[in-house]
Amino acid sequence: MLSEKEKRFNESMPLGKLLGGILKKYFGALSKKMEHLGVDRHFSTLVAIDNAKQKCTQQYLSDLLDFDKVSMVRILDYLVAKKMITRTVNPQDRREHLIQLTLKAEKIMPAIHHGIKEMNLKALKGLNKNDQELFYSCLATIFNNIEDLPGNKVDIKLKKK
Amino acid sequence: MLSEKEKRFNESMPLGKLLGGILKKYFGALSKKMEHLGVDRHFSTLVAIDNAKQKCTQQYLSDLLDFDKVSMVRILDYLVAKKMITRTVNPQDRREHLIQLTLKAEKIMPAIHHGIKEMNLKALKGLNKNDQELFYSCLATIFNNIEDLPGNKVDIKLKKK
DNA sequence: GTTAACAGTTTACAATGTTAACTATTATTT
DNA sequence: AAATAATAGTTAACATTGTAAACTGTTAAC
Repeated sequence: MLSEKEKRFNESMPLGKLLGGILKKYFGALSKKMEHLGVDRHFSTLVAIDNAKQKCTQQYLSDLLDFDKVSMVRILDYLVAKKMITRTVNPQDRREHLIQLTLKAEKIMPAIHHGIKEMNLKALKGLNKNDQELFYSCLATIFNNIEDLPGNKVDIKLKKK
Repeated sequence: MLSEKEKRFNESMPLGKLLGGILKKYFGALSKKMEHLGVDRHFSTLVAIDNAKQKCTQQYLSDLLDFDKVSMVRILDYLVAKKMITRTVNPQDRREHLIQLTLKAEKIMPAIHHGIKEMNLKALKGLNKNDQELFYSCLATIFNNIEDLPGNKVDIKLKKK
């Protein structure tokens, strides 16, 4: 027989706790794994730029990656300094900056994707194909359910080195 | 026909991106919703203390919540200042501090749980009971798969006000 | 043509992880 | 029993990054 407290806990906590725990470990381990590529924890920004379906402005990236624009500027400054991206003014709209990967970055993209894929394999171990598909579709549903909540931007902060 | 780039992306990114996006919105919206309770973003620390099955030391909490011990000290300092918890030296082992909720905190726990439950309902809308159960069991599997990776502590940082 | 909106930048500040040094207490070794 | 090691927690200095506000330059709207 569960106490009132336990019932409360079981009804309310697991989602946030599990998601949080997974994400912390997931990004922490990935950052560590990709240390040698020299892009700090910003590999996912490179992936987003690499995969941009439309013109890749800073606005687009900060929306996609859920960073505020000030942080986005800093992250892109960092990636420019690392010679991983270029920032060029869009001639069609001179307010915008277009972000592109450099050749140097292009060269490490396969390693980044490989690292992510490997981590996903490890994370999903023991789940059969059906489970995995349902899991992803649940995630997508939840993502949409939550998307337009009046939430705030959040930063996932990782150990530096 | 997918390009090489698109194939790479589809194989590697969705897990991290979906998890990250969900978590940011989820905690952001919850923090906002609980602003009026006056515990900043640290409601989940209160839940952990409330639900502790064993003696609740700072070590126990920082392991459970994945905060490093320095941050844990700061968070508990904050909660003590807010008169939400008490810190007492454990007479059995005078190195340890036992953390307990105050009456003031006990009073707001139902509201906190209600807020979390409401958010979960919103997040899981459209998923039937079976899907939800499978989803939770997938999360638990992933959590275990990832748990002992050599990852780093991560902070979920939220907008202040 | 004037005003408003937008993209991006800069600055100052606040929150929090990291590292290292520290205190007090308990456990272990010899 | 005394010396040493390990543990729990604290403090201080520093780095990263979100927030807010003020700013520039450019484009859109009226």
